[in-house]
Amino acid sequence: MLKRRNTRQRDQIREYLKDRTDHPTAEKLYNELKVKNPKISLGTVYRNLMLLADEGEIQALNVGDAKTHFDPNPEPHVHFFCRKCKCVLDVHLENYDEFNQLLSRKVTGEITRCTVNLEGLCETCLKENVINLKR
Amino acid sequence: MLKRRNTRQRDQIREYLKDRTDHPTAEKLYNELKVKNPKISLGTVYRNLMLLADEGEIQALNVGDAKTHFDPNPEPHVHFFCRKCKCVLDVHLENYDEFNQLLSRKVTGEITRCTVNLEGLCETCLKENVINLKR
DNA sequence: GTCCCTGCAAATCCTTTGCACTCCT
DNA sequence: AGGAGTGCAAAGGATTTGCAGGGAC
Repeated sequence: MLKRRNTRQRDQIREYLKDRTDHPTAEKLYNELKVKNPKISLGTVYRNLMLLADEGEIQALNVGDAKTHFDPNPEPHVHFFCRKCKCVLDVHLENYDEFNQLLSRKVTGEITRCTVNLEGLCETCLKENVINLKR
Repeated sequence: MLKRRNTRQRDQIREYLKDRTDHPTAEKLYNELKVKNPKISLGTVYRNLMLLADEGEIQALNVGDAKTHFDPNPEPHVHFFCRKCKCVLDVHLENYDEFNQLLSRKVTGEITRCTVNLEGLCETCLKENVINLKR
């Protein structure tokens, strides 16, 4: 069994991701971390984000663009991806568990994870589109 | 406006994907197509699959491995991805539309697409695991 | 004949990895 | 001291793209 150590880099990554709702990619986080710690490397950011995700402290998301996004909230919930501005939003569904159980009954096998992703235009981009149409 | 032409390659891709339930990747399809048509190129396969998906004739899936899988059935439905054997299975949920409408009410914005992915062990792999445990 | 589509190979993008060195414990 | 973790750069895998020639209409 592997014995984990605390490192400054890992703590910084935790700290920078904590309380965020913008679901940054590894690269975005890396660029931000570089400001405080110019020596930090992209490989380290990837390694730690994956490690934290594997241990269930955070979650890794595939929303539909090619990149992996990271969410400090490890609880399963729905995500919305905007086709235009590429933002990723949380959607909290009170009956998520119910839905999962409904699904489970349809599958012979073992479900470890259920991912629901919505795609479209976020409120902001939708408004902009309407404004552009009016012009 | 672009005027599409019918090509032998596009027709072969349609033909090879039709009626399949194994959700092949571009590369898998390419290897199969090469048998009949050794000159076909991977780029062409990618271009045509993406084109067919953009036009809504088929659908492109992100199931959780890094690759894009293709489904000849363009109708939205649930997919199950097996962690062990990497197979992708269809799950047909009769109340899928209901679920979608439930979700829509939670989102301010416009939903173009709703994707539900399950991940775990398929029936076959689950059985194998049990057998291995018994030994 | 036009110009969309192909084959080919190189390029690109995101992510992972090997290695020597660092620094927690 | 031991070995997990880091920085760096190179490798890797999937997908896209530029371009010259080919074929559908």
